[in-house]
Amino acid sequence: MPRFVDDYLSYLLAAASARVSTEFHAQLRPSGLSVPKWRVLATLSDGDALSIGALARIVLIQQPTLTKLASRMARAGLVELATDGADRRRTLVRISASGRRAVRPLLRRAKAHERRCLSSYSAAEIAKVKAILRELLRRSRTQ
Amino acid sequence: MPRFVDDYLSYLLAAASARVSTEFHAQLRPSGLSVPKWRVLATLSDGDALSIGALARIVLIQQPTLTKLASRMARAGLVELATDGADRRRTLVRISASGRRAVRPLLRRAKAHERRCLSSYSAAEIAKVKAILRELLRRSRTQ
DNA sequence: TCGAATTCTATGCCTTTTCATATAATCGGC
DNA sequence: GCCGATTATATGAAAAGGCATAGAATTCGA
Repeated sequence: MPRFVDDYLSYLLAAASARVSTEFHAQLRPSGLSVPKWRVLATLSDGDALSIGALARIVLIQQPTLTKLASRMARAGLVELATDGADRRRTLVRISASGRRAVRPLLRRAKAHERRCLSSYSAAEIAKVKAILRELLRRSRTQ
Repeated sequence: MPRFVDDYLSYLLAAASARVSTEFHAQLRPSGLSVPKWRVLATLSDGDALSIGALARIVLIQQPTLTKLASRMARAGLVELATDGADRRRTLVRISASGRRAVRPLLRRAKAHERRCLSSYSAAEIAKVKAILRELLRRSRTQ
C-alpha cells in the first residue's frame, strides 16, 4: 500500500535531496566540515563576498543561524567578515585562503559524486530534471 | 556569473525541496505543528503503526532524534507509543485520534499546494520528474 | 541451548538552530 | 536636513538535533 508521502512532490524532493547529500556527507567527514559549512564555502568559492542575508538565502539557512555559523567559521579561519562600506548595516562574508584550500578538493569530489548519481541517465534526462527544478525555484521566488 | 551551486544537483534538489516545503510550512503555522511533526503525522496517517527505526527512515530523521520527537508528540497526544509484542526491542508509533484530526485538513492543503506548485507543468513532465526522483532513491538505496 | 554477534531504541552531553526581538543603518517624502 | 518606515544584522533564551554509546532483545552457529 503506497503511503501518502510516496507520491507527494515535497517528500520526493526532500528524500532525493537527503539521500544524495547524505551520501556526500560521508565524504565530508574527514575534512571536519559540517554540511552547512561546506555549503557556505562552496557558495563563496567561486564568487566575491556576499552579505549575510544574500548568503543565507542561497545556502538555505535562516539569517540568525547564518550569523552564528559565519562567526564560528570566521573564528576557525575559514571565512573573513567585514562591514560593507557602501551600506554599513551589511556584514560581508568572504572565503579565506585557508577556506579555499579546504574546499578545493571537496568541489572535485562533489562533482564526481554528482556524476555517479546521474551516471545512468542520459544528458537529455539530466537537463530536463535540472531545468524543471530551476523552473520550480524561479517560479516560487517570484510568487 | 553562475555559481558552483547553480548547476549542482544536490543543491537544486535541496533548494527546490526547501522552497516547496517552506511555502507549505507557512500553512502549517496556525496548527502549531513543526515540519518534522507534520511529516510524522502524514506518514502515519494512512497506515498502521511503524517502529521508531522504520519511521525514522521514511521521514528522513535520525533515530535518536525521532525517539525524542516521538516522545514529545506522545506527550502532546498526537501519537501513541507501545512496545511491539512480537519483538520487544521495538517501539511502535501509531497516530492517535487527535493526531488524525490535526492532520486531516493539512493533508488536503498539502495536496492543493502540490497542485499549485505543479500547475504549469504537463502531466507528462510531472510524471517524468517524479519517476526520476523515485529512481534516484531506489538506486542509492540499493548501492 | 549457550554465547557471541547483531539489531533496535534510549540516553547524555554538547553543539546548533529557532523564534522573537533589539539595535543599527538607510531610505523616502516632506 | 529631519522623521517615520524599512531593511540588515545581532543577540538571548529556549528548543531541537547530532554523535557516541549504553542497554535490552533477538538471532544464529556450533
